[in-house]
Amino acid sequence: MSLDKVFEALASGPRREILAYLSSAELSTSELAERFKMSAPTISRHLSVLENAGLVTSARHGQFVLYKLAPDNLVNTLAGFAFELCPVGGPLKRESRKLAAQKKTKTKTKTVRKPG
Amino acid sequence: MSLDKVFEALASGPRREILAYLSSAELSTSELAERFKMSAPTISRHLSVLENAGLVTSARHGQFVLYKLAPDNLVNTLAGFAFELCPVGGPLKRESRKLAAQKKTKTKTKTVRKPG
DNA sequence: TGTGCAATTAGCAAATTAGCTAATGATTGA
DNA sequence: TCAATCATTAGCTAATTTGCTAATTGCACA
Repeated sequence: MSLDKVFEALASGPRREILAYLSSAELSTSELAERFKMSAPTISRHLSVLENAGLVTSARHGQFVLYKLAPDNLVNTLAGFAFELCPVGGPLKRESRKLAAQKKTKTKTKTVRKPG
Repeated sequence: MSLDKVFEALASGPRREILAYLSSAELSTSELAERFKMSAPTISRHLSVLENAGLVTSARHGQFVLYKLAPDNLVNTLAGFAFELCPVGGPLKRESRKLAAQKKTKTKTKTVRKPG
């Protein structure tokens, strides 16, 4: 459920593709392996990364382990992240504009310059 | 602007931290390097990854290069991705429920079994 | 025009990741 | 219980990433 794990999980193309498959149906490891041209162990590893990040859940049904999307975690995490960076209403927070204004002050005596 | 580049860029903790800094002010490479305990070249590389993904933009001001967030690209990409996986109203699309129902059919003659 | 600082590029070592095959659980059904 | 099948773990190699320092490029200004 950590941001780190979620973004690490989403950084892989095959893993995002797995999520896409799981968005329309619950599937087992081997069913996913068929759809990809990858070995079952490889898929299994990807699934464990996704599960560890809280993006999918699994349930054993007899011989099979069915994986399905955990859509709430996905959406909440991404939305939370985006909101932290850009709270509604635009790119910059109020405070930031103040900071941006401050940057315009120049020092003359120091040799070290600052941008602005 | 590709999904691949965006998620690769977001996969790094330091890069997400850079985005957080840029969400409240435009900053130069060296200003960012101060805030992190990292060398300027390292920050510069992170910034180029972020810029290449379309998440930040840069503008040279004299000696300095100021970086700032490209919030639209960030939000649109994440929202688009999330929406593709979970269109409004719940985890599964209509079609998916049909598929899930289909899975319940069993074959008797084949030795290969299917989950469900 | 030459010196100094900001930024980037080049080149390197350590760590991580992604794929594979082989081996080891887990579960069903004869 | 044995054989078959699904899933996962172990162990390996190739490729990528991340940090660094050193070298190079771009600008400002004395």
